[in-house]
Amino acid sequence: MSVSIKDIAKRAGVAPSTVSRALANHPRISPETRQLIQNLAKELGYVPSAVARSLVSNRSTTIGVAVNDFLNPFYVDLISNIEEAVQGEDYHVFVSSFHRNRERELSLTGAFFERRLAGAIVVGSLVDNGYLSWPNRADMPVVLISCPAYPFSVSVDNYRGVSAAMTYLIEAGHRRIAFVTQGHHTNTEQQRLAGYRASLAERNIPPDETLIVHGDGGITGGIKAVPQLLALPHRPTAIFCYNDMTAIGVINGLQHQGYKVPQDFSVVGFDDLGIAAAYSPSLTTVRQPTDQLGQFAVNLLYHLAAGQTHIAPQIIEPELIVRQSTAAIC
Amino acid sequence: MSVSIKDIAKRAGVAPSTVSRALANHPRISPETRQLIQNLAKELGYVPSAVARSLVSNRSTTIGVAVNDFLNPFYVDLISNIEEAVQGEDYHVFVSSFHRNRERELSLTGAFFERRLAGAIVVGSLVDNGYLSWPNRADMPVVLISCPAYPFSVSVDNYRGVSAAMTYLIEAGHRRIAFVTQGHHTNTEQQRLAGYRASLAERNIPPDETLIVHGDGGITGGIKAVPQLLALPHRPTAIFCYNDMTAIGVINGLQHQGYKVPQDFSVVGFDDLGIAAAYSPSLTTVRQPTDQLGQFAVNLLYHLAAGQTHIAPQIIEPELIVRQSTAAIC
DNA sequence: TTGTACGCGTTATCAA
DNA sequence: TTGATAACGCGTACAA
Repeated sequence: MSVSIKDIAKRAGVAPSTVSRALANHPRISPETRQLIQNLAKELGYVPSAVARSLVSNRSTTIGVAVNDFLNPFYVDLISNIEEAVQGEDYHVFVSSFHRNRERELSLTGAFFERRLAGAIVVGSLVDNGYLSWPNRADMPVVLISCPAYPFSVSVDNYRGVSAAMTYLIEAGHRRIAFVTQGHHTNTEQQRLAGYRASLAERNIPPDETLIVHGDGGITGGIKAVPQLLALPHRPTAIFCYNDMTAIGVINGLQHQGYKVPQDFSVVGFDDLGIAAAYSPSLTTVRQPTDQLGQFAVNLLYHLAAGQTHIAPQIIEPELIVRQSTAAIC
Repeated sequence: MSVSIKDIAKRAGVAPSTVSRALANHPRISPETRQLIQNLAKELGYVPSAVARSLVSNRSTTIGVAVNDFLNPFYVDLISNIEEAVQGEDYHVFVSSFHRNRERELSLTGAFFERRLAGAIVVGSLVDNGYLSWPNRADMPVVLISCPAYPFSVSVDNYRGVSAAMTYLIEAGHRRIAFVTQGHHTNTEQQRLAGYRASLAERNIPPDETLIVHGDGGITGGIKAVPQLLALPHRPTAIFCYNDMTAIGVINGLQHQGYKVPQDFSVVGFDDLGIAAAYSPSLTTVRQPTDQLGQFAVNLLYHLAAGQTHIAPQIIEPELIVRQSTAAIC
């Protein structure tokens, strides 16, 4: 049992409430007793109990972040940006992963609520609108990132992001464009695939389902996609990847086989992670502004915690960044 | 204010304590009232308050993990393994990062203690033995990973890991072996550098400080190290990298310049992340068993929480995994 | 089998 | 300026 306000009170010969005020720098307290008590607190190594404080005030200074998966650097980037957005507001951010599992996501956000956290931010939710039918969802605000159907959410316009990249590739002369997926049937993946298919249709390019191969959202999936693409009777000239890590895997696989990017194949990523600019060749990619996503999500949470209800989903426009992993067809 | 045990009691016309017992599946309760109350609880969407429970029982079911940095996949791997080790013990793991900042590490573990968590696991601590002089450290066990000087810690023997890799390279005929660092002067980096230098000395290979170049612990740092190494008057034939991500960057930089690995340069990593086996070429690396590290750290925490004090730092032996990124000198 | 009473550490209100 | 008291939600010892 650690040092409490009562222990200090006894040592100082005052009432517990006096100690509380002295430590809170309350105005109505004499300078001497304040000094005495603050010294005593330091001496005894007193650390206030956020548990007790939470119970009486019915408020928490902890924001819970539930993340689909720690292995996706995009999510990890987002976490850092959420932490930065919260910095200085004397809130703390606690993160946990639900490992791409809907049950575990519910168990995790349930754990957040049991602990009466100030709110939850879920990145890559599988529950999605399911949160709307939570028994007492009014009690803890839940904000989603990358789930545009949910009313309290912040997302990137995946459809338009993919369209921008596809338009660019098609105008550069590419007609056979492969798509390496993430392999999980998320909301986000569906939107990106929809953008891919629509872009081809708009330009009257006949779709070819063999050009859609499955990755795993990581470098490994990209590497493994390469032999599949090379084995096709009609090879693609450009490869659109679900995200940057997949693109890095694809480029590595191609380079290892002796092919050159972008001379032999154009490769496009999604996210614009820090590595995208540094990689050789640097990646053409669709930028998702994780700083804005994080900042907006935190703001949304604050607004909800303050009782606002008329809030519309926020959609952020992604931006195509053209670098050296793509080239025009000669 | 969410639904409490009292709300249920009023609705059911019983005392709060009866509700408490009914929900805890206490033996001394009539089946009818139990059913009545459990139904009512579900209907009202009752979720017990871990805050109140924590306060009265003076126990917590939350383990805090403070991690140096989310960008290092090795740490992230570790987090997953800690989570797995805790699974089923009805504890929850909350993670937060201190961004390579000693002050923020102290603030974070302080926040853990304020919230009276069951214990803390710090990965890549910068405070290290500083925890021994915490005012009331007896109240919350703190376990460190990768800080072998601290009594309650689990680490890999970095020195021997590097030695194994160096011995292998030297026996394969390499004499000019570069070292790409992480760039932060951590305990771990010092040990690995010491192993590097000692291995050269043992074989009477004259050290050359120009072969030690700085990375950043990530892919980017590896890529940037390549031009520095290629610019040397006496180029290395092998490149030892602080970790796998650095090695991936180095290989990418070399491949992009038209060099082949391992024909032109041998490259060794450290960690044995999942990517190491999948990358092209697959990485020769020093394996750190994150599953064991996580499991042991959690066990250590349990032992400390149970009051044990006679505990020695645990050192795990790393293992050299030879794959295709290294070759003998002809 | 159920109800009453109390305590956990803190803050807020009211009285002194 | 300080002290006493109640309250937050839950668990438990004891009484009924």
